[in-house]
Amino acid sequence: MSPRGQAARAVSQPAQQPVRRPTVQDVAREAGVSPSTVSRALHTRGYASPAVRARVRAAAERIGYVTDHNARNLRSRTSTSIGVLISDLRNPFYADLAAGIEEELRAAEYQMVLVNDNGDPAEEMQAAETLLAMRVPGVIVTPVTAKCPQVLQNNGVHVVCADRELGRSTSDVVVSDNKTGACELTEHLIALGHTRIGMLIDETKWSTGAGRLAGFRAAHANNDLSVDENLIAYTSFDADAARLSTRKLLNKHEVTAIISANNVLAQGALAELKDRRLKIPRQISLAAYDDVPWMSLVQPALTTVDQSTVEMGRSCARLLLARIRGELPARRRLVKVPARLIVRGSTGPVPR
Amino acid sequence: MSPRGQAARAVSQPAQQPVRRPTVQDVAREAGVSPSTVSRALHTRGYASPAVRARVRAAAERIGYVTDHNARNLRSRTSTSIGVLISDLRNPFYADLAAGIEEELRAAEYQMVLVNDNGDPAEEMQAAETLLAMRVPGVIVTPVTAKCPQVLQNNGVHVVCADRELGRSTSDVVVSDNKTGACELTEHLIALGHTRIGMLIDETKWSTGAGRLAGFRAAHANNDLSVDENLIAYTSFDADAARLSTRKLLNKHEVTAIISANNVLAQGALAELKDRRLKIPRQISLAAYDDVPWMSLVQPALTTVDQSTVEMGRSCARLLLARIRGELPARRRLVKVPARLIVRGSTGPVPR
DNA sequence: CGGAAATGTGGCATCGATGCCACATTCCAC
DNA sequence: GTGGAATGTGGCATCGATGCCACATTTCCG
Repeated sequence: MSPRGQAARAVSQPAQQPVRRPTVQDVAREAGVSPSTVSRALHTRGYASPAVRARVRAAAERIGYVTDHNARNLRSRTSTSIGVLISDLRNPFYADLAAGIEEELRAAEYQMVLVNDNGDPAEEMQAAETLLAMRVPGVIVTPVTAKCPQVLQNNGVHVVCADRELGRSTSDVVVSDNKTGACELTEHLIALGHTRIGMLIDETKWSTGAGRLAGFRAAHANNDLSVDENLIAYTSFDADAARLSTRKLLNKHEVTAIISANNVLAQGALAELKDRRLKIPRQISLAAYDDVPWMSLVQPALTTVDQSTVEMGRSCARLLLARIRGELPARRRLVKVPARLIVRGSTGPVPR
Repeated sequence: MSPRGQAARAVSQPAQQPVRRPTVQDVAREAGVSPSTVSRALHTRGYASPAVRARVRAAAERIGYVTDHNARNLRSRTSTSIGVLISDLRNPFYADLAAGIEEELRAAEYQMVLVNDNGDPAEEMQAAETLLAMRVPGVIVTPVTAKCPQVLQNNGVHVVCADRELGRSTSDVVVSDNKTGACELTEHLIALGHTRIGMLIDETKWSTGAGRLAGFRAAHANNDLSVDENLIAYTSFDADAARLSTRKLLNKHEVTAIISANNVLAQGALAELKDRRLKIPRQISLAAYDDVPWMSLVQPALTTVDQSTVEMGRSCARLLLARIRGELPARRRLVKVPARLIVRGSTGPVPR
């Protein structure tokens, strides 16, 4: 980029001072060709001799030309902005997801428009409308309601759902292999002799929670154990609620191990265990689905399932871009990102 | 938003199937007025009778009209997309910053285009160029080099620097009150009797590190202590490096307390202390600037300075929007976000 | 060496919304 | 009842890049 307007201007140009930027016209004049040729030489593929191309490039560089995406998008009915609609950037899960998406988009010269919907259906729909207005060719969303992906698709926007599926969706989706991951995690505990394992889970309507719960059950089945339904604690997506649920599991149900279905619930569970000064893992084992950094910093470090969140984000972006480029067959694609069990110090043999 | 095209379409419309969206023309026809009137009725303020306005609104709603931002931006030479340029979304500091920014922007009906530059000058410049191409009216950046804000400003884009200042910048800036915060933190340790306090710091060229170091020195001066320069460990922005620096401080310099200048360095320091099985705070105290969630989950919880990162983000956004709206006087504004000392269990009296 | 095919470039209309101005009404005061 | 100000609406050009087609030039082959 060549610096235009050498002298640094005042902080605030008097409101909307022009700062006229060069256009293709200017470049054309500078290079002695027509605007059409400039356009082709700089962007569109083909149709320009190397000599002209070089000359145009040089001219553009010289006068500091930068393409106007608005004009380009309007005329060519395309855009390189991708909408990313997530619940909460402050949760490391979503942050990692967004980071992976952004990385991949940037590499492909796309931009990420990030919107937090705070898990609220109304805000989600509002965001969808904004993205529609921006004419983005695609959106990656961790959906709150099925309506959002639906509306986007009905308006010709490609959609990839991340982390979860809602009902009978027709969009592509990238999820963690929840069932397998949760099953491995549960079997790890069973192998240590645990038979009374509490499961903290916040929702089971979304595929995410349902998958993890299914894995929990499958592990029991695989080992000829029946699941005591009382040990499945349905709680809300909130550390404090998880703490209360943990308390109940400990008081009433004599669990020897606890699994939390995500990183937020794990905080609550851990807080309760620490509060009671229970020795982990000597007196009780704790494990979590969704490895986030703090889990390896606490003492003992938590046994977790790493769902490769960043890779999941990359995967969403790759899938969406392929869809936009029309490289994919029509039928919807479901990508399962493998989950990996990481055994750390928080799980141990069942106390006798 | 009224759902257009009721039936769910196939996942992938055959490449670029039209999906023609209604335009002002369509709304105009539907409402029996002219396109100009539609435009005024829906967006521009003034000049439309309540009756017409209502009629147009209804018509737009009925046919599912959504303004095309590209066309609007092109014509009116404005945009509601704001560029946000940060180093690393996976670091909770930046994630919180971005969350605060997004929240405030969304409330003002602006969108956030988020780009990670990985702390790399080249990527930062590339991102700046992209944002220029998008014709964003403003950018919030945690700058890597001074060139980036400079180039943006020269092209008429308003800039707010977040978290740090580089050299003689002419842009608005929002920073933590580093000096005061670090001073309070240091004085807290001094009050506990510590005189050999190690300071882990990764850079001092940016205002951030310089401010924190200044606070560290000020605290000593306020208490008539001289600073042993050997206790200032200049390390790189990396947990492992911080760990090595911590090791050196412990081996060679008999520190009784360690302050780390940010959340990343704190991880390294903590790892080293745990590895040596040092009792915190009985044998050594540890404290950090920049409170992030894991710091209250570890045992003992870390004494920190909370720099209100989310609020810092909000503040950046508010400042930028005010600038864009021309509500601010010309001279550059510097906002210092107060820092708050949070005493937890990791700091205690100096061992005798 | 002529004509067809290939290649490269320019002209012009266009994407969709809006700024600006002109003009048709309505309203009021004298 | 008439002039002139308000008020509300429509017409038209325009933002900047690009798609498409026409045409000029070169290349190639029989």
